[in-house]
Amino acid sequence: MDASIRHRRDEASRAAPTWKVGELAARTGLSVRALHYYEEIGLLSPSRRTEAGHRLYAADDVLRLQRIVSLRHLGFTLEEIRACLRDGSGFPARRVVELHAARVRERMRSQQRLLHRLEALAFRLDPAAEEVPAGEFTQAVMEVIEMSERVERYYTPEQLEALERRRRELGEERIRAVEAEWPTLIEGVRAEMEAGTDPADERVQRLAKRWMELVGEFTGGDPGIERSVGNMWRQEENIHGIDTGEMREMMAYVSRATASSNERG
Amino acid sequence: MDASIRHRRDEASRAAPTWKVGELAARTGLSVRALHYYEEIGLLSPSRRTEAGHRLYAADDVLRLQRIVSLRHLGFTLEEIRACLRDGSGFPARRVVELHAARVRERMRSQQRLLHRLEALAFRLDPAAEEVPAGEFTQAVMEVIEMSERVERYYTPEQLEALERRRRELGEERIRAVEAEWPTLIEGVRAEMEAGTDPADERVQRLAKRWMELVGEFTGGDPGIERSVGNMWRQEENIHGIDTGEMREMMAYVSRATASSNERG
DNA sequence: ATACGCCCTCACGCCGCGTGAGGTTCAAGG
DNA sequence: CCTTGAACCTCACGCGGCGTGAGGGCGTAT
Repeated sequence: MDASIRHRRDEASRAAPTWKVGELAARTGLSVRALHYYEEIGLLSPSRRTEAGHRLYAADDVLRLQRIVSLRHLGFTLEEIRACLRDGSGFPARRVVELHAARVRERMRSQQRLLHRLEALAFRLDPAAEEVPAGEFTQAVMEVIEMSERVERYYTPEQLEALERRRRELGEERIRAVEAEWPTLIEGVRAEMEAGTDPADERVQRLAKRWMELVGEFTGGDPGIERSVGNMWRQEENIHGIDTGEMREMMAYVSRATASSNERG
Repeated sequence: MDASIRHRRDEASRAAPTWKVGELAARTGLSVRALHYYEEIGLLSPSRRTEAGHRLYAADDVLRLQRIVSLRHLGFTLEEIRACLRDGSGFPARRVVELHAARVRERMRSQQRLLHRLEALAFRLDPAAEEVPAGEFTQAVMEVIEMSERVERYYTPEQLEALERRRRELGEERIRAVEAEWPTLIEGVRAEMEAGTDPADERVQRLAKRWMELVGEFTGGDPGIERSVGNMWRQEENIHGIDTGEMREMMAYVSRATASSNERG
C-alpha cells in the first residue's frame, strides 16, 4: 500500500523516491509535529514540496534525519546536533562525546544523591501510616536532608557506593533490627560507665563485643569506612540526636574493654 | 544590620517579626523571582503587604517555604508540593515518596543506558582524530545504538552491571588488546578448520586454549553471563559484522578441541 | 457527490523560573 | 530637606522540544 502510493507519486515526477511527513514520522518514531519543528528551526527541511505545499523528503533528507535521530538517542540537544551536522564539516567527535558523557555522569551523580535521600526518607516513614501530618513529614524530610548532606561530606563516593551495596545485602529488616538494638546497647554501656564498672568486667565485655559486632555490620570491615565514621563522630556535635561528646567517651570505654579482652584472650 | 531593619519594621506594627522577599531569598537560596512565581501559582503568598505593596512574609510563611524548599530538594514538582501542603491535610507520605523514588530510579536506568552507549561510542572513536567526518561519526553512532539495543535484550540489568564492573577492572588498554587479538585468533581457527585439522591437534589445542581464556576474560567466569552470550550468538545473524553461522561452527570446533584436551589431561 | 484521511499553517501551552524594562519606595548620608 | 543607591514593584518575553488543538485544503475510494 505504502509502495503503491510512492509508485504513483514517483511516476508523476519520473524521478527518485520521496516520502511524505506521515510516512517519515511512522518510520522514525517521531511525530509529524516534531518534523515540522525541525524544519522551523532549520535542522531538516524537505528538499521539495508538492504544488499544494505538502512536504516531500528525498533520500538525502531521510539520511540526515536518521543521523538526527541517532544523536537524539544519545541525548544531544537539537542545537548540538545542528552543529555536528553543519555543512559536511568534521568535528572533534571523541571529545564531544566524552564531554557529553561527563555531563550525563554528573546528572547521574545528583540523581544518585536524590535517590539516597528518598530511600532514607521512605525508611524513616511508617509504612502503615496512611495519612501523615504535613508537619511530621516535612520534619522528616529536613532531618534526612541535613543528615545526607553531612554524610556526603564525610564519605567518598566509592565509600557511599560500598555502604549502599552492604545495605542491600543486609536488607531492610536487618537494618531496622540493628537500629532498634542501638539505643538499648548505648543505654547499657552508659549505665556501666556511670556505675564506674571496670572495662575488664565480664558484663562490659559482653556489651563491648556486641557493640563491635554492630559497628562491623555497618562498616563491613572496610578500614576506610571505619576511618570516615570515626572522623564524623569526632567532628560533628550531634548525630541522630546523640551528643557526640558523651558518645566519644563511650567509644573510648568500649575500646578499653575490647583491648583488655584482647590482652587476656 | 538585618536585625536593625527588622526592628524598625516591627516597631511600626508592634507585632510579630516579618521578612521581605530579598531577605527570604537570601536565607533560602531561592531567587526573588522564584518567590514571586510561587505567589503567582498560589503556592506561597505573603500574609501581609506594606502600604506600598512590598511583600511581608510572617513566620508561618517562612515555615511553609522551608517545607517547599525541602520538597524541591527531593525533586518534587511544584504541583506535587502544592498537593502535599494542601490545607493541613495529611497524605500517604511513604507511598508518595516511594513512587517518586521509583520515578527517579527509572530515569537513572535510562541515563545508565545512555552512558553505556556514549562510552561504547567514545571507545570506538579514535582518540587522536581531531576532525571526524560526519558520515563516519553517524555511522559509528548507529552501530553502537544497534549493538546496545541488542545487548540490552540478551543481558539482565544485573549482568550488565557485572560486565561494567569487569570492564572497569580490566581497563581500556586491556580491552583494546583483547579486541585486537580476536580477529587474528578467529583467522587462525578458520584456517585450521578449512584445512580439516583434527581438533585434537596440538596447534588447535593452543588456539582453543587462548580462545577460552579470552572468553573467560569477558565473562569473568559468571555462568549466567556465559549463557547470555551463548543465546546471543545462537539467535542473532551477525554480531560486530561477524557471521554467526560460521562463528557457531568455529565455537563447536573449539569446544571439541577443549573436550579432547580435557579427556587426555 | 461525499466521506474520510492525510496534509497545511497559525498559535497557545507546558515547567520553573531568568532576564530585562520601566517605575516606585525605603533608609541612609550630606 | 534633598539626593543617592539599593531594594522593591509589575509586566512581559524567553528558553527546549515539542503536544494539542483550531480551522481549513488536498487526495482518493466509494
